[in-house]
Amino acid sequence: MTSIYRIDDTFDTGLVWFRRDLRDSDNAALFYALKHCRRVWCVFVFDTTILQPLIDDWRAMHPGVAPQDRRVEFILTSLVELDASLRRAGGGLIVLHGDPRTCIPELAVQLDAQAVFTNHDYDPTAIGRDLTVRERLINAGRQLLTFKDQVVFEADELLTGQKKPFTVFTPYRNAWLKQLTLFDLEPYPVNRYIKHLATPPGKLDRPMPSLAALGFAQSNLAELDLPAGMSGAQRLLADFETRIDGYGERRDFPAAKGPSYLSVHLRFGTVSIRTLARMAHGRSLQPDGQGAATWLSELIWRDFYFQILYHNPRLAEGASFKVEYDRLHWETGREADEAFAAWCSGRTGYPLIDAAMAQINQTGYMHNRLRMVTASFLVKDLGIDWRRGERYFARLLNDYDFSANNGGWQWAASTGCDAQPWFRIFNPVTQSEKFDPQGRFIRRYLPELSNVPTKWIHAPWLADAGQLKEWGVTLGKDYPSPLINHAEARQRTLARFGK
DNA sequence: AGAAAATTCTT
DNA sequence: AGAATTTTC
Repeated sequence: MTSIYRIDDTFDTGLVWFRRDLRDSDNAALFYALKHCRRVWCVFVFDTTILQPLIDDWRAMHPGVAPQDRRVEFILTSLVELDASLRRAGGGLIVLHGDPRTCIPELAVQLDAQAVFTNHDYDPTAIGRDLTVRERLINAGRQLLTFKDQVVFEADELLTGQKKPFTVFTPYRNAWLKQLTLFDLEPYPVNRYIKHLATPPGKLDRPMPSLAALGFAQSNLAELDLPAGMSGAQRLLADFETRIDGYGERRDFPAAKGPSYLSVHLRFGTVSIRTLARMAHGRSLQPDGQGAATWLSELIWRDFYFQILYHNPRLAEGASFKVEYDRLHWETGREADEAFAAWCSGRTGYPLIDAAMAQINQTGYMHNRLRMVTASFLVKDLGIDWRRGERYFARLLNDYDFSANNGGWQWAASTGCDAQPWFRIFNPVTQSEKFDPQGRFIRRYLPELSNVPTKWIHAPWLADAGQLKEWGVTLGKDYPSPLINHAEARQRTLARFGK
């Protein structure tokens, strides 16, 4: 992943290709393009090779319903704002719909751009795509210049004393903090050369494609109070800054407003990692900086999983980090398929699990504590291959990123680096009592249980059936009976892993 | 004149 | 932080 830190050439015309960096401030590729080119154009491509599988997947699961994807809408809304902002600065965004492997080289030729500037994308399929684009640009006598932008430290920038990649988080975090300087978090001063922006030439200056033109119908994103774009990120950031001191105490309770809710913005680059890490690092050094330090650690986890994937590309092929666990026998067959379907749709009979699945299904977001609890339940209570859960989350999470999602699932499944040991199995009832003690989160997503007293809400099957009826619940009718017995499931898992 | 220290620059 | 440049003695 060679970054071009020093560009000797200057170019007449450059093209900035936006992907997961949908902002015009503190953007490495945009900065370097403006600095080294007399004239700079900007482009975003709605990638049909990404969108079509989303559409096909949706159709397979929801026959007869027009495809929806909150992320496509989030991107579209963010692009409208990016385009407007670029226009105010004398530029604008060319938006294409096609396969970037062909679109980008063609556009570079059409505009006679000598160089295309873009930021590194570490996603396994993106790496292949970028190789192809690079090759085709070179064949057309042009260059692809790529930069570090999404992370603070790239995979080859932080190694152990033995020059090996880190596989354990804590030493990685220590090395990360030791290596960090304020300069690493300085924003790229895009405005310094902003005059080099050029308005898209007439025939390319077309209106933004509609959601329908991309093949999608409106989702419920607009109802979700999830502001998109750079302004949305700033709004969430400003709000989180008032709460960050309490992050350490509040972050594990899904009913509380503890998290930043910025993950989706970090995913699409509507705010830079430097802005967030600079704030967190600065605050972590102040009195009461514990919350900020804890949140900074979460940002470091993100760098950590990016470098794990980079050094272990077989993860992209579905391999377990620890190869010995690829010999595990997961539950398969009709019963397992039904259990998986119950997990997906939140019908396991374990209220915290079902509320968490309702949250992801309804909003595309799931609280991080619950990502661990639901993953553990799928793998260690239902005995189902973690890859099925990984794929389900990939379809739904607004902030979906391969490396973090894979890292999280393998952590929960005990197959990953620095993972939960296999014999540690979350008890879904204990987790519920611990992290949703009042049952507030459960009641928010499972209104059918709203009248069940707190004492019974974590495990309603333990309550007397007559009493349950008074609270409006008949198990198996208003709310499912538990899909499995946790104690028995636990024994099966110990046997599965212990072999 | 020349080494060391201080300052600037990187984005 | 580390490199490059300027200032100091």
